[in-house]
Amino acid sequence: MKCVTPASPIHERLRLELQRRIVSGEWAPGDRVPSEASLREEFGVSRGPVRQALAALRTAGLISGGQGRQAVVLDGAVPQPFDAFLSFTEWTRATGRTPGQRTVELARRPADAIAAGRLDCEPGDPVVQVLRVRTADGVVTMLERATFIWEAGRLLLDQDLDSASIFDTLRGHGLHFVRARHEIDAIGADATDAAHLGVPVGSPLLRERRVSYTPDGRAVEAADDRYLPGLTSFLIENSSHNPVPLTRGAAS
Amino acid sequence: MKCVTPASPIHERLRLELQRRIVSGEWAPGDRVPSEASLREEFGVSRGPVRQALAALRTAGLISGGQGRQAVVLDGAVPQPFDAFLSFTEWTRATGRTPGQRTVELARRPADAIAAGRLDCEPGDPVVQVLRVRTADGVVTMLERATFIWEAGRLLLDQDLDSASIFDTLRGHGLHFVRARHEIDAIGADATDAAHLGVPVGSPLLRERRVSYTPDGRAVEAADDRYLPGLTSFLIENSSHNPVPLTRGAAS
DNA sequence: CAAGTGAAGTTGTATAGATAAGTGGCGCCG
DNA sequence: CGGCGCCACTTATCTATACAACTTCACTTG
Repeated sequence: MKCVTPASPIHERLRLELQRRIVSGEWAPGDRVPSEASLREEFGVSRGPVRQALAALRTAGLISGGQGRQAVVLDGAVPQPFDAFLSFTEWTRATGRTPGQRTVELARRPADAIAAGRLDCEPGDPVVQVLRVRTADGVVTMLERATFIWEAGRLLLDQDLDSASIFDTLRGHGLHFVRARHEIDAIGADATDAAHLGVPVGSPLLRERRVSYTPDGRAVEAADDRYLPGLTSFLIENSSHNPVPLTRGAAS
Repeated sequence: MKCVTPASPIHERLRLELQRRIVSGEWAPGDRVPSEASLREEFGVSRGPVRQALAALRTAGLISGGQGRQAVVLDGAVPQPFDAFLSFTEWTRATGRTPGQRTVELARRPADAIAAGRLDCEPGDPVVQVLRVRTADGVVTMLERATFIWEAGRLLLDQDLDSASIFDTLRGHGLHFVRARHEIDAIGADATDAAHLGVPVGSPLLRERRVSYTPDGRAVEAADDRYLPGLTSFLIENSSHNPVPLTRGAAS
């Protein structure tokens, strides 16, 4: 009899098991994580996968560690899966709330220079733009401006975007995302933001601009999401040992 | 004859060499990275270090890759060292600008409940608070509110903060930071922000709240930095393959 | 000419063993 | 009783090998 997820490699299953023990409280913050040798023996695997699993937990900020120093459980935030960063729907569900949406606009139009640059296509190429108000538990949270290349966007034109998740739709057509680049800054609300988010023009919004890529490196979606302040924030763990691809730069 | 940095392990030196080839343009975006076997032969090392170096470049967003698919150079942003995220001075210099500062306030006072919670100490414990306006090439960029536990803050009381970097000072006393937690959101300027940044009350600011930790896990600095919009943004690379400790959550 | 096949190349994963380097604790000695 | 040094334990790094899974491309075949 086969397991339900026979494809997942050993180190991944190991990481999930250890993560479960941490978030379930079985291993409390401050406890010492068993040594690599113990884990090797307990799970009957080689040292490689054990180290991979521990390294993943360390970059996630769940445990500490260092040469000669046994790892200790930290009181970090629970890590979110990659999908939770691409899809408002996934994120809202992952945090135990109910996502909602109201589509303001869904249009096919030629790409302007900015969108073309971000999506790595030619200005004038057809793209699909979506403007949606997103809610969590009925509370207006964010205004989403998303631009898709034609190959992906055309799949959305005949969809009821008020009831389906865009990412579920694209996934159903075999379009997966494996990489994304996020740029976060603050901006004053413009007339459109103000009208749909119910705030005065110029009031502060948290902006996340994102470009999502498929496995073969093509940019498929460029988003400009604007969050109402006080409801949402971004959390990043950082360490000299396991650097994360985080950059503070000049605004573009 | 010994190399200047004989301590750095092979995979690290390998990563730096490959990174140099990428940022120098020797390998242009779109080029295919040599296969692991080629690199193994060229540098005369085993496959392990090669894979570690490539993995580091992948999490930094410099190259792509996947099972069976040869890696390709991406047009990513140059990664910043860990220190550039703790010190405005380091960051400004790393981006080729000249840092400046004007200290508004430097005071010892008892910790309030919020600071105590973030620094993991008792309310009423003495802490040192610094309020500084930071400039880059003479342009007002950010208002920095930093709170230090007494052990670190007392080292700053007799310093001329307008000329020295706080982190250089602390480093000189053996206080190193190896881990930090950043929370990023947007907020309207309060009266203090408005006065020192030269904007109206309520205008949008990008806020970064940060707690920095020493190797033994003690919180030493809690900062609340507020950036003028349009000058600064945060960039994060994200992939399903190499997840980063990034969380989108409810604002605290 | 299009579609399917298969081989070669490449990356992902796992195992085993060896050495280096750092931590922590224990006991010895002053 | 305090300080110092030694030693067991743990983690970091590197090597070598093997197999699995995937991509790509040339080639065959209908």
